[in-house]
Amino acid sequence: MAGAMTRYDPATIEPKWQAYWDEDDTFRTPEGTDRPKTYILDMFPYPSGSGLHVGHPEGYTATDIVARYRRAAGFDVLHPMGWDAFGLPAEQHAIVTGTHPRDTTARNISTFKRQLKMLGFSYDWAREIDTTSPEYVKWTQWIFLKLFKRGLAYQSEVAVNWCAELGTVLANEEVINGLSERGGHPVERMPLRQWVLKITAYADRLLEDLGEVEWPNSTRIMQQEWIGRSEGAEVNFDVVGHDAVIEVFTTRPDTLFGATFMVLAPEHPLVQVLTTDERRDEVAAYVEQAKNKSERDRQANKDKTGVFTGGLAINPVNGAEVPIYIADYVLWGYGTGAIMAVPAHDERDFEFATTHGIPIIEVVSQTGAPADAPLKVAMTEQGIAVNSSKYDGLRTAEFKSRVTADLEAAGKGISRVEYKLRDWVFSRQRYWGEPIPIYFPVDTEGDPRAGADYTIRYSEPIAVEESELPLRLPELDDYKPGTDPAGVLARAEDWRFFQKDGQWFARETNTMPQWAGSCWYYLRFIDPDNTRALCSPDLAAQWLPVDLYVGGAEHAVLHLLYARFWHKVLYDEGAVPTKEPFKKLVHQGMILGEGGQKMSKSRGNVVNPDDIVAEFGADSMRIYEMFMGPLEATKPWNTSSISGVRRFLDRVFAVTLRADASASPDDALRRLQHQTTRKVTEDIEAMRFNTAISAMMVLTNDLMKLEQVPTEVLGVLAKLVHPFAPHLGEEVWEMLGHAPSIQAEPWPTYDRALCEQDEVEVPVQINGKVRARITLAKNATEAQAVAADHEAVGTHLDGKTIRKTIWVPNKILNLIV
RNA sequence: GCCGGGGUGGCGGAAUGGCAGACGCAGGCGACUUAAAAUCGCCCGUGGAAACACGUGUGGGUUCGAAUCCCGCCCCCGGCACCA
Repeated sequence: MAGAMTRYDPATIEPKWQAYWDEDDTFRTPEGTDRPKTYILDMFPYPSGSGLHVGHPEGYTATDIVARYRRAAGFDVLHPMGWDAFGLPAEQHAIVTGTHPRDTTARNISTFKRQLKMLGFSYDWAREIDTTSPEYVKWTQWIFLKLFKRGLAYQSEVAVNWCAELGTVLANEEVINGLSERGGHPVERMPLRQWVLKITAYADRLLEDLGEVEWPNSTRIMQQEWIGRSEGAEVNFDVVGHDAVIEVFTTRPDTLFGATFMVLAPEHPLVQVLTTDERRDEVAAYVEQAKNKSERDRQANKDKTGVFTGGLAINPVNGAEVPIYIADYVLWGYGTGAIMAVPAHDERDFEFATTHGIPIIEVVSQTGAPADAPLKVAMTEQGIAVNSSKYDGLRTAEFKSRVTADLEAAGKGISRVEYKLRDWVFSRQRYWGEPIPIYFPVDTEGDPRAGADYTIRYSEPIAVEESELPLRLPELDDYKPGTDPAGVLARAEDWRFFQKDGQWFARETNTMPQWAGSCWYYLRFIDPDNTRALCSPDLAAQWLPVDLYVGGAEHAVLHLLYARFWHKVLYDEGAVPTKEPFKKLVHQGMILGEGGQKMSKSRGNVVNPDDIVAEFGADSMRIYEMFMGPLEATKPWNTSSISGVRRFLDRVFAVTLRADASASPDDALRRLQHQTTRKVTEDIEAMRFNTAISAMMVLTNDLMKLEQVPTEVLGVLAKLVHPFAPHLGEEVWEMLGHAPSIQAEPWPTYDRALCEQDEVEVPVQINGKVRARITLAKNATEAQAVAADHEAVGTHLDGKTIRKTIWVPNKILNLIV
């Protein structure tokens, strides 16, 4: 071996330790011990063609620090990584270049893996998973079959978000302001046969169990609002002259006496029935116009348009006849698609009534007496009933329960709960996704592959046998989306059609959305090679739930809601032992470009981790990202600041070269060692990495000033710094004469008593202004403090009388004069 | 509009009722060097020669004492957006 290095050179030591860790299997997940466990998980990446950007390592470094710390602190740690590798970009690349998405994906994965290894993350690579591998797809399909058999996966002819540009439908969650979340292409509504997952059946549990997770409050609120539970009543209005009933959903049945009109969504089937002949043309025109309006137009224009149908409904509480309108501000997808309109107490109804000259009747007031003047705006608060016959004087809550009970007794209504959450449209018309393992009988006279006419009996779906999983994708020459809403796979006729016992069948040609693989990957990491089950129940019981899950806030509703849903289904299935998958969740903040703008190729401000590692080293990159500010905060990148953390690492190396085994720390250094250990330990636990690094800088700067640097303190510094800068940590540990790996060393402990100073400097305030400082023994009494203050404050007290003395031990002495 | 988060030196940030600005960047001065870089040391909120005064978006309040707690307002970021 060459002579000891005299200079910190990350380009040499980083590959050296990475090779050591690989060779040594340092981060292999322990099995069968009786130590406590921790499961620390990153949101796994989509391996894009452009490789890692600096946002990825932010969260990954944070979890790596916690993982390395927990191992040292005596935990068995599961810290895996894998690839969410189905998805649009690889398929779009295939459309343009003809390269099979499998090849693109494999290449991108190898780039990502090289970059992650370069950064020294302590993943157990033996558990690496790829959502596109047949072994993984098998279990994704297996879960789909469980959903299907439980009636939670069904087909529906639904008005879906069709994106012609992408040639596929999108989930509501993937449509933002009428444009696709990916790519920003226009999205239109059209009815298509789709596979839908009944997530609404789990709405209440998804809501309730938010109470048992340690998640950011904002994320829990977002999920709550997305689920959007509201309690109210369904009320039935008879229609004059027809044997029809309009059902409405309302959260304010106490305002029934103020209902002066009804509104149906334009799509409501009763529209055709109750429209009078003289109104028919106008109504038909409105319905047509509403149908052609895109989501986007609807959002841009919130005017309360609508037309009278000519029909009248009977208010069940007072027999009043009220006109029935149609208007697009009533949504067909929510509640019953019809409302009772109470303009006095609902802003939208107020606006509609005002523009259409409909009466406004006040039925709730703050005082219990009707207002003197007509209402100028809707009064949406709760209050006391007026103009409501026998219910007058009741408070809102009391009124609601009484009138709902009365309606129920009369067979005119029932209490009901509604959700904003819709069932999850689960099919995509893409190639690069998991095939849905379903097939259908086909009626045909010949061979459909040879062009015979055929009819697919979609109403009779048949599950593929579990033993036949995985159902693999066919090979295609052309990945272009067609106009055929059956999807790209419909063109693979040899794959699609098959014969069994003389009967022809057709496979489902839709594939699953990208969310499918990420809904359960955290389970596969627990038992990645199991061929009999997605994960052994024993191992699931051992490792679940995920103790720490770190990823971007952009997944606050989509991925995190879908994964919770699948987890609960698997819980019901007995496959997992916990109700919730992710106990503690943290979102790392976004890293902006140098100018404070979002990083993007078009702005040209993207920072490439390869360049940073080449110039400063992986450890500097890691520490810099943690030192920028609080993990959760959005913060701008600043390359010149990295030189500061690089200097810190240089000094850790330099000061280690001066290790002196014969030196022992004085009281002050001993105290600082214990204070730093405490600070770093507490800060890692609380994920305050920026202040932990600051504390280690203080200790290092102090050590630099010493004539003799005690080896013992350097050992503690090495242990503290190693989760943050693991390569340097290993290197200095070795320089101090120890055998690797420092990861095997126990985490340093601290003694609270040794953290305390014997003497404290206490500021003396006069009327709240600091005028002097006095040095006192720790825990000095007020009398001692007052005795000490006089000489210190000097002339500030001349000619004044002390009226009051405030003494906070070890903190402050404040004299009021 | 509603919900959530935030506003502190030239910059990133620290301090969650007790000395505002830890730590770092940038900047200044000095040492070393033939010189430069690197490194090391010192200075670095504003005004002021100093004493001192002022200072955490803004206006009030509570308190002996407020960046921190309470009320009103302004601005920035994220989410939702006719859900009856």
